[in-house]
Amino acid sequence: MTATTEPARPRRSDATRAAILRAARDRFAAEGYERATIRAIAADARIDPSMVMRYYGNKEGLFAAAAEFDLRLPDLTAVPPGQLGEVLIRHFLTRWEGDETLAALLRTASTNPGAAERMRALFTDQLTAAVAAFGTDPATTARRAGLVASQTLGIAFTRYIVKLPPMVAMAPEELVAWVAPTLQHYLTGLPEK
Amino acid sequence: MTATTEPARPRRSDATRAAILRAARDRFAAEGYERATIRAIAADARIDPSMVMRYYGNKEGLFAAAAEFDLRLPDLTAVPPGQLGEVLIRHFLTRWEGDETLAALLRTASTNPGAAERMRALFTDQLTAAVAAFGTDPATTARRAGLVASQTLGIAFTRYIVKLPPMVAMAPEELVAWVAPTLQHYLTGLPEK
DNA sequence: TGGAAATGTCAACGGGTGTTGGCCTACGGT
DNA sequence: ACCGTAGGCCAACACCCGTTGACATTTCCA
Repeated sequence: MTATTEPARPRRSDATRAAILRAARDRFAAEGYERATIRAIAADARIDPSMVMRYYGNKEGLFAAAAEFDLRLPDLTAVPPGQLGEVLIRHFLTRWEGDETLAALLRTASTNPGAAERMRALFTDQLTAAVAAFGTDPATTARRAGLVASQTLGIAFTRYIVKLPPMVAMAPEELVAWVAPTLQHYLTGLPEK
Repeated sequence: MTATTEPARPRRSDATRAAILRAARDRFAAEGYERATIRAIAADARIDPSMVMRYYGNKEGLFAAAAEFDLRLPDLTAVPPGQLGEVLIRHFLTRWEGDETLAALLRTASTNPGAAERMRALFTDQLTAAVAAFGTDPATTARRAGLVASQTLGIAFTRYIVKLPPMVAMAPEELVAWVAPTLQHYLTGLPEK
């Protein structure tokens, strides 16, 4: 036993672990939880399926490791209040363009209860915390965070999963221009009527 | 042969067909395409799995029949231009509260290419047509329709699939009050900058 | 009333899945 | 130089799936 928190002495199998994880993310993102088979993932990683079990226990464990995701929200208190929407949508777009983990999570959350729970936690905890940080009425923060989630996840769903042609075609900056006012409204506005 | 377009002389098996379809919609909506097994659907409908094959060919055929869905968009030209957003979001909410077909389609579109294609057609054709009907600049209609789809599908996804607590908790009218301006902006507004 | 067509049941098939345990190999500390 | 052990492969098990074809039953027209 080295220390209570291991200083990550590199194991010889770390390369294999990483290969498995990369292949798993690819497959989960492209095909969803049920269609992505352990056998296919193992083949992509050029190892035996039993290795996956050894290192990640079972398929759920593998997914849990592969779908680790952090929104990495910036500190919103440092942003001019009038630019919150723009900063947020731009952050989201750059955050998950080129990282397919979100796609994997999204695809799987549709059918897998565990992934849905994780998705809920992601947005409930991280987003709500970020929204609460710049002090609107605490009674409305949860709802504001939910609305922001609905618009951003809707964009992710239509752009990366369903691939609605106009949503795929739009340049990130155009998307920002359209969506920023929406998020701004959800964050700092009041409902109509 | 009766006529080229059959006047729907009721067959004795129509009850069975309907039972299968109802069970299929329930299962597809609750579990998605891959987890919903023909065996389980047949058990729900209290018939033999082979009946499903006889009446719908195969699993894809069954899904195609069960996921028949129409947005039933109202004629937007008859709506005061300032209330377009409100009318639209209210229509969507009432349209699919209590009809789980959309949930089935949504869950399945995440993993099944055919369902994704159907989803694309649904919003590309029907929504775009409705948006085009009241004549904004034709060059932007597709994008406007896409943005409306992103917000409405985002609401459906967070409220009915992932079940984000704040999105589930909100009353329909509160949702309308928040989202109507967003859709209004996408339909008749201009992008910032 | 006869018999063809429609409706339904039963048992099985071929294939793919997650998962397991045994065995071989090659590294690395002593 | 040795040998424990971590890393890796192979074959198999048990299960569940979609799908099929043969057979029983009911319906209904001529």
